[in-house]
Amino acid sequence: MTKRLAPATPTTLDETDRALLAALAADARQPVSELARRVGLSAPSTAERVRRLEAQGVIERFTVQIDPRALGFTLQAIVRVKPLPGQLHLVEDVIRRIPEFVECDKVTGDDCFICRLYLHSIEQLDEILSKVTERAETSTAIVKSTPVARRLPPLG
Amino acid sequence: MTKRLAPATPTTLDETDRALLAALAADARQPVSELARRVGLSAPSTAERVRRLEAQGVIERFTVQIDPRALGFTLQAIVRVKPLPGQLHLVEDVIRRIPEFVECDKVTGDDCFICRLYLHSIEQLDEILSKVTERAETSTAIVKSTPVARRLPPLG
DNA sequence: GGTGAAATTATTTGGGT
DNA sequence: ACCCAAATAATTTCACC
Repeated sequence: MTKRLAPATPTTLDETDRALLAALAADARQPVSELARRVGLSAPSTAERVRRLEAQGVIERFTVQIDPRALGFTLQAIVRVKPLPGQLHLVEDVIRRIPEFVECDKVTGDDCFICRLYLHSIEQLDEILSKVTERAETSTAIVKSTPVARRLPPLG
Repeated sequence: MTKRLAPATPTTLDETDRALLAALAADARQPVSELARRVGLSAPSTAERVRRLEAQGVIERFTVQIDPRALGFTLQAIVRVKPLPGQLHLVEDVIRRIPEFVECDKVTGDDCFICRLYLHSIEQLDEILSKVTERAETSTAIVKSTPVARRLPPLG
């Protein structure tokens, strides 16, 4: 069941919208009154902007960022996956079904998929990859640090 | 006023906490009363749990997920970066300073960094990478689709 | 887009299981 | 640790300008 229903409307965002998005990205729970103060509008106008951004699909959802370590995931790996001939769709399905793959992109080039894997321990790596290696060649890199954690792109 | 001081306390999360996190990840704006109903607790207890999860650093922050296409980023690339001898720290700084790099991990193996790049157009690729290629070899893959968009790992 | 009152919602408190 | 219920306080929503 894939979501992504809003077709990413080609919208024109003004400076106020961008300021709103930046403020919400930093703290999505701040009161509308404070958001309003930050962007220099009244609270109702601000609330309506936020609703519009949601309806347009600019804001995909309100969510929480969770520390994976708190869930016991002490390791992360980036895995490049190159399916064997004829195994492309199957490999994609396998990856989708393994919840420890928290992210996967299909890309151009020799490696078909680039995925992010959360692990409780290094032993789990083989355990999980074994479900993939029957159908693909993999190349794994262990994350040592994260110089840039998921951040907003420039809004300007 | 920055927050994010909690060092990812090694905490024990019970089933209720996990259910809360899942519900909040899906919709961080639902009223405490509804959260409470979902996890089978009273509203005050639920509110306190959420506060505790925040204080512990399990919840890093409340945020919004923004559709990059709405910001005009119609293209994504995964870039592997292998700094030239002696350029490692400088390359890391350069990447950090280019806001279109929305994510970057330092990993084991031949390629030192694996990064995600948001682009307005394919022309922007060279424009941005030129700031890196003076100091590193790069290998770029364009994202064609995203079989798994950022999701929660298993909470069990 | 602004204003101000009504309706929801969250928070706090006290007492109890 | 949690529940309940009530009081307080805050926020969002809904008229209308």
